[in-house]
Amino acid sequence: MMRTGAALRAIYDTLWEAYGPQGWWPGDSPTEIVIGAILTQNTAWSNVEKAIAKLRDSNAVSWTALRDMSPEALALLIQPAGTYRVKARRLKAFVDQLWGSFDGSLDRMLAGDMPAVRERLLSIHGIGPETADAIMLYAGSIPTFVVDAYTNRILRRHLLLAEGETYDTVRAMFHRAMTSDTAVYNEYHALLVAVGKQHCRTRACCDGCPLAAMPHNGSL
DNA sequence: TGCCAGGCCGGGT
DNA sequence: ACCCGGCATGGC
Repeated sequence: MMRTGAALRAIYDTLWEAYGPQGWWPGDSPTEIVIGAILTQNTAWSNVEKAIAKLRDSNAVSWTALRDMSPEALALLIQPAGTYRVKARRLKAFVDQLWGSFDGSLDRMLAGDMPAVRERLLSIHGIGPETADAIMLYAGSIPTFVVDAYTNRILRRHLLLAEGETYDTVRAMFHRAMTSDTAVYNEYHALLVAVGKQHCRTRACCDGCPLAAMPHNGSL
């Protein structure tokens, strides 16, 4: 019986062999990564791309531009991402905190001990555990594991997770299993999304799945 | 045609 | 402490 940590490391190795480096997060500046992290909440990435393109066209991918824009104007630009009024408020809440407490500097906001930075982000309205971890890892290169819907689905399917585990419990499993390494956490999350997108949406999810040879429950 | 996506919040038990 | 509805667009 393989221990959970060994199984998580085996999954990583298998996905790495199958897919190679993913080079996440898609987004070419920390600012854009933060924006994308909020816009992608419960939303297909293709829709987020459209919204970010509109922000780019309006020169709105900047902390000063976002600060100076009305929530209504911002909502209009990000409309393709869906739940746009909610997300406009959330982006505004982030920017308010950034300017109010950190002089508009993301580097300052993300400076300090990882748990302290995480609490800081979680205190912002609209930033939950996944968004906080994505911002820290992909915009701040802080080693924290990002758990998402695919992670839970895949781990449950491969019998490493019972139903109803909390976000922090799953995250802690990865922190125990893998050495604390930004590059590894980065790639692992991206690889889980890659395999999830390809194989967790159809009925015949085992067909060609790199993880098909590992212990799993086909009815999940 | 509906169902769902790289969540999170608020109100009700 | 859980459970559930709301948010909303574009793609299959």
